Amino acid sequence: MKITLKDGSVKEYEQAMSVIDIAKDISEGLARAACVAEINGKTADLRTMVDQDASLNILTFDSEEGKRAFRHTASHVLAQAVKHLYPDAKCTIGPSIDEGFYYDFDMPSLTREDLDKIEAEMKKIVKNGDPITRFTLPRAEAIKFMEEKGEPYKVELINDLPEDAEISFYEMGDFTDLCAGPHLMNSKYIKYFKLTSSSGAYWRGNENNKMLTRIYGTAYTKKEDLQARLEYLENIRLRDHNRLGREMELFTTVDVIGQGLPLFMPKGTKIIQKLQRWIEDLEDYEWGYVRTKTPLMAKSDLYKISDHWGHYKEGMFLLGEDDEDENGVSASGKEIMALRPMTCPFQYYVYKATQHSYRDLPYRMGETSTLFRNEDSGEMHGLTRVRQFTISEGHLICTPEQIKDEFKNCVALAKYCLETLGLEEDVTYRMSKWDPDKPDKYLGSAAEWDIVQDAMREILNEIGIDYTEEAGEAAFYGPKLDIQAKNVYGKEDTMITIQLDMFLAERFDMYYINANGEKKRPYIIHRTSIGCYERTLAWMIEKYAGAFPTWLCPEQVRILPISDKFLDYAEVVKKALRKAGIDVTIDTRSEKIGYKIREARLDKLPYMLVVGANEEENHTVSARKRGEDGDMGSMSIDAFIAIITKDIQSKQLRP
RNA sequence: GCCGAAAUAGCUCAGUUGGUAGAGCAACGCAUUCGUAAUGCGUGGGUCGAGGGUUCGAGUCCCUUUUUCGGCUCCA
Repeated sequence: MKITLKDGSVKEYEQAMSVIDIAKDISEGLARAACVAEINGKTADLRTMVDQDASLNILTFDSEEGKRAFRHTASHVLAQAVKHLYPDAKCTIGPSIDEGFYYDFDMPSLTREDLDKIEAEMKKIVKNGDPITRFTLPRAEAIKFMEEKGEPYKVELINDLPEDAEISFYEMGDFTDLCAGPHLMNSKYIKYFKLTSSSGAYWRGNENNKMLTRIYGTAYTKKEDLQARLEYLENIRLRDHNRLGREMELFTTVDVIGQGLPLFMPKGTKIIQKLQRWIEDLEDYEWGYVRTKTPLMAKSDLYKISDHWGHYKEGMFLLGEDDEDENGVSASGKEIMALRPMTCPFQYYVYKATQHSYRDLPYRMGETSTLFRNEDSGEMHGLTRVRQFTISEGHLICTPEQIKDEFKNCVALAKYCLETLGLEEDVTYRMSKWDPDKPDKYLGSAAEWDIVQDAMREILNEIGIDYTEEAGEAAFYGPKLDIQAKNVYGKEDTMITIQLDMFLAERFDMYYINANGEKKRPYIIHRTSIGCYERTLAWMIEKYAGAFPTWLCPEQVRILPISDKFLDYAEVVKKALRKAGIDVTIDTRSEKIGYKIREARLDKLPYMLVVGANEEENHTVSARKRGEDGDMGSMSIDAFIAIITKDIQSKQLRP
């Protein structure tokens, strides 16, 4: 039998030799090979293979399958160690994840010291190096087997498997776990690992179930890889917007103001102001939007029409008593108000306030809109999950014929915004569909959802973007195109959303007059161009580690006088720059020039201007820009203004 | 909301078995007036997140609460 290895080399074995022995031979030879193989293009565990004529590709740990098997085995070692130290702990599930693994146990919560002890026990197990073997049992016997072992969660898992299924188990030393595999052939390869944290997690991800104890770990085949990972985790802390944004004095939070209510400090406010001015002008002058400004709150009646009252009441901040009767009147007689969680119905009434002919459509409304959402207390995070935020919100009222082009334009505008900020390379596109198993969470019928989802799919395919489809992520009134980004820790957030809505026009009785003079229902697109400013700022901080493109910097230039003697000339330079609309400051401290430059660089300023005797005499500045080799030499004030103005106007990403 | 961790000077952090609260940076003052990544000396600054309890005595132990962080769930 010939076996082709992944590196292309061919090994020959006697026909009688067992697959396990062959695999052992190969994996020992490769030293780091996982016991996962690809047979005729299909991934399989070596121990399950009987086809002696096939050509095998042994996957090394460099492959995704190999990594998964490796980390999955690490999670079994973790479970084995936990059972050694805490015999009463009940095992549940323990998959591999990106860069690591976790295992959920029904056991009391753990401290860092406990994790260290478990880690030590895992090291012992690895050193012992037990071989891992696989066996299967018929379902009924498998259940009995796990009952005898006192693992109720495993029994529950087996019960959910088909009745005729052969249930596979993996045994290593004194530990046997229900598992589909695949695994390594021996635990001895799990040399470099670290338990990173523990936390709570609901059994089967359902908040009504018991809270289990989850242990997270990371594992690598090479010591350098583990070290690199741990260093990486330490380094991204420095990019984390929640840390860097506070350090750079962009925003802060205050206990007595409350959770999810960040305060923007002057520098953060300046950045948001620049973003906002850009977006408003872009939408109005280049993309045909009209601007609205609508109330931040409304009577509950409004939300009853949109049915936010039915679908989203938990997420709203209510003003007044909330012991209202069926008329929305509280016991104290006060009318119930709510802070708005979205702008939709407000802009609909702007549309409805005048009559619209088909000639007026599409009617594109934009608003820089502050919204309030009562997120659960454990959800808040920095600037990415807050209770009050401001979004470049907008609604496009169109005829059915216009919907396709308008939707495409919305995507084009969003892409243009991302591109300008240098963020386009980091996003993924997700088509968010309804959940057909939970129709009561949504307006409309399955047939209607099929129509509108098909329409969106067609548009997306015509645009030609790569996207995934995900059920259960839609808005209650329609499907969404969500543009997703990951933060430095790999956690995903929606940055931009563009939604098709075929229900709310009906509920709000919106219409336009067609060419025959008849009233017709419009379609509505809900959309944002740059998303909410808080999240965008957070994303920019992490993307650029605080070194923003010049046009967004709250301080674009700092003038550094060589000594106090040149403060007057520094003022002259400053005035000239301010006249050109540039955000400029002077470092007036009587410090040495080296010190001032050091500080300006640490502050990640795009430009510095050193001024001393030479500059004052010749009416010049000695310019320096951010980055390696930043010395731009001496030039006239006007020459510098020309350079920075071009930088700002073209919105270039680096000075 | 749930599980866990944390909160000490403006910032980053130290503070032993409970016994008078510390460092670096920053700020301020004085001297220095300097040419491209840290000039020197000095001074001020903390109800140890808040409230309650145990104790002769609490930053330290216990309870409650607020906020922050890591997860879970949620995310129109």
